[in-house]
Amino acid sequence: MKLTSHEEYGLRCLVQVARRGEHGSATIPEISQCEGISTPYAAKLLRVLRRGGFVKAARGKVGGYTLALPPEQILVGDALAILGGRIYEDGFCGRHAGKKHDCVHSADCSMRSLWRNVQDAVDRVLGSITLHDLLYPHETGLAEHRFTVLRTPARLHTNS
Amino acid sequence: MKLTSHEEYGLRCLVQVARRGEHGSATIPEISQCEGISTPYAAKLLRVLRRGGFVKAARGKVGGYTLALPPEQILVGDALAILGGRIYEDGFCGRHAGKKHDCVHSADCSMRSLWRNVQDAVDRVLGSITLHDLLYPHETGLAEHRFTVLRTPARLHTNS
DNA sequence: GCAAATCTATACAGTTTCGTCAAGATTGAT
DNA sequence: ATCAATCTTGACGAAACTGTATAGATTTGC
Repeated sequence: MKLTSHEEYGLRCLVQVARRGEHGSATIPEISQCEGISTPYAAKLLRVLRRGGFVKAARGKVGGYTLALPPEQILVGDALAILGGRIYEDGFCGRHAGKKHDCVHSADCSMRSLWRNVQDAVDRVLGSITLHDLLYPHETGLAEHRFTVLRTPARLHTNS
Repeated sequence: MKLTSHEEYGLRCLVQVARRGEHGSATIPEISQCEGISTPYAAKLLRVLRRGGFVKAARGKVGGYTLALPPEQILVGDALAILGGRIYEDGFCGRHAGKKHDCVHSADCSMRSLWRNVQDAVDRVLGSITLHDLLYPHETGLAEHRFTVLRTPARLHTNS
């Protein structure tokens, strides 16, 4: 279970837009230079973020990218889902049935429960962190010990 | 953030060894047929599990695979780490520095805190589930709502 | 209108992962 | 000894992912 490059660098590009675009807009050359990646690569990642509704683009001589929402309203988990997908999502079982038509464990699948619980744990973390938290980790406590106490979710996935 | 095929099918093979090898040993043809994957693929995954110390192999006419430990002593998280790596591990920052020699965020990196917190959340789930839990989900509560209450960890990673 | 700066889009090669193949090594039964 | 069943290993092609290249479209300012 590793992070994809899209997730890591895509999120970094989003942070750069938030930082550098606070009073204006951030351009692809600026962002790519700040993160040490090529301009076409930054452009590709920003396109994904734009189509996901996280940034807005302006063309032309004074163009660039700005956030589509205030950083407090952008959940890191939402951006990551666009950039790299989710661990457990609809159709999961159909993609792991081997060569058989139906998943071998379909009737009573402990795997499914496992992955859903993992996904829930990740969601509890990533669903509580906003882009603002990444920008100002010391104010929000991200750098210290934010997740020592997790709220009890209303309902956890079961096997049904 | 998706599961790799090694993680999904590798863990399934481990479950098959536990199930079918309870009173004897499980062979590659048996395992591959049960999971609907090819025998060479099952063999490759079982090799990874063997080198990770989770199963033992016996050659010869009555050979096959058995668990190297009782299922209660095999943590699902340990097997998955061998099969597919971890989200956050040593050297993480060096692999995401773009073209620059040092990571741009090295001094005070909110990304690092983020990924470590995600990894911790996953570890709390996967570090509390054993192979026995996957085999008997109803006895152990995996199928219902095992993770509604998470213990508070002794210490969470900080940025230092 | 024109040029410069910007974003947009598709196509391309390099690398990694996925899954298979084929040949070899070991063991037990006859 | 021989055979059959088993695991072991390295190599291989196909698919997906990474990152780049190239050409095009849009806007601003002169």
